[in-house]
Amino acid sequence: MTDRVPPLGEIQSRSLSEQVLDVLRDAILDGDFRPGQPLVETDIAARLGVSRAPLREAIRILSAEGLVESVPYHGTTVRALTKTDIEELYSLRGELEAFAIRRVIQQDAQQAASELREHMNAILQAAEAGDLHLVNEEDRDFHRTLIVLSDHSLLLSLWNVVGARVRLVMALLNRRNSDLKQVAYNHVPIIEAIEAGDEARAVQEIRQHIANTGALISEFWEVETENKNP
Amino acid sequence: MTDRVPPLGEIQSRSLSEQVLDVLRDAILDGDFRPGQPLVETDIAARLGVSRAPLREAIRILSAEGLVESVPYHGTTVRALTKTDIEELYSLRGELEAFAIRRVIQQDAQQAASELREHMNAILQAAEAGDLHLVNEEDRDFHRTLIVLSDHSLLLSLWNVVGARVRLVMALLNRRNSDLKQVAYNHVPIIEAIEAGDEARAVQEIRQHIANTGALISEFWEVETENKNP
DNA sequence: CGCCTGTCGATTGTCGACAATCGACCACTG
DNA sequence: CAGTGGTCGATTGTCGACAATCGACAGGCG
Repeated sequence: MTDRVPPLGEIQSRSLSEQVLDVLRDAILDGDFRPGQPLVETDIAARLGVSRAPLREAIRILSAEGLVESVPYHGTTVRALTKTDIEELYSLRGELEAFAIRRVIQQDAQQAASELREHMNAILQAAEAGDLHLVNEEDRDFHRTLIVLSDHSLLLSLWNVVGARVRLVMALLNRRNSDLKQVAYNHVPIIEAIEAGDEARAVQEIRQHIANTGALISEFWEVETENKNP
Repeated sequence: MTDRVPPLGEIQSRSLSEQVLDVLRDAILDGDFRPGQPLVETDIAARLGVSRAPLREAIRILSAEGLVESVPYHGTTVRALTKTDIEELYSLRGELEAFAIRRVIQQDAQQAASELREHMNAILQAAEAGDLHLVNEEDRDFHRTLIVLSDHSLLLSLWNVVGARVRLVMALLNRRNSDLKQVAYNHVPIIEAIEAGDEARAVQEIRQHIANTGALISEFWEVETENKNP
């Protein structure tokens, strides 16, 4: 979005650790590892064709992000989310996004609204194509954009943790039976409130939106986890 | 506080990485490393008497916590906080604590109030002894207790990041010229609002409290950093 | 038969050595 | 003298091997 100086294709000077980190995180967030499943270092390192050193560093970061849990000398497992975790996740998410939306309105509400509207259209487009995976991705983009627009780097870094966990939830739970287009339309009141510069209403709308989503997921969570953890 | 089963002195079964992590974090948070100062792995590993492997893992975690910044092949430095960082830190902190206080009131306001009052007395006691360092520590304890009482594990884990950064600020800035006892008394309205079960007032008080602290620190920040980064 | 104890295999934790990368410095060239 | 190219030292990144620790299982003792 902002103009950057070097238009040259960036070369990958990233360390192996970082590449491993991204691969591992995506694997977890795409559900390639089931919750509770142990991550055996030797095994994964061999499969990735790297040594255990960069792998371990990646695991430490994932642990700090809360995606996996490590017990000394006992191993690392993918974090299994309980219903309480879901409730905590969405309650806190509501607070963070409400905070973000207040800042957004106090700064440049009009431009933010138009940018968010673009993202909403992207969700709608994905919904019309019936692409559930893409809908989820664009949905994440919408909310992440809201955070970015709030221009608060610390908030953004916390969001990276919260957002990753949201994505983990989504990976484990396909909202198969919901009307995809409705997912897109649900964002409209939020955008309108921002456009109107109505802080109170925007906060209320986003809180409502997050609470609804959380309640919906929380409802399905038990039956889902029951089926998978017998 | 809660009764634990094994009264036997716990043996340190913690891995070297974790010990190194704690030592390093304390060193940074106590100001033993100045902001911007490079952390040379070979040097620190030698000084701690450990290999670079556990040290690097510790550094990765500190990096994820935002206390240090790592650039591939170029090194790790202690994060230097700008005035913007301070403002972001305290604005977000206000949100998190406001969220916590609402939950606390909705749960067991009376017990929370009494527990917080104990912490306030601890601050007061430290203030009367003129122990600035202890005042800071007890102050941290007060706010951390508020978070813990909110019974929200995700919030607590985010707080560990935010709280660490607050501590980092405190380490770099001695509030020498402030009335220590006043620091303690500033917490009284918060406790009273909790005791009264008045959610709105409690939220307002905590927001005020954090905003005041943030403004005070933000004010001093420029002159402090000017003196130290010529 | 029940419980304690010692051993075993698997996995993680740690180490020292080697390779890759970067910035600084300096000689060289036009 | 400005700019370029190469070399060097320092630091980080990665690797393979070894040590420490844990849970499970089997054997002995009451």
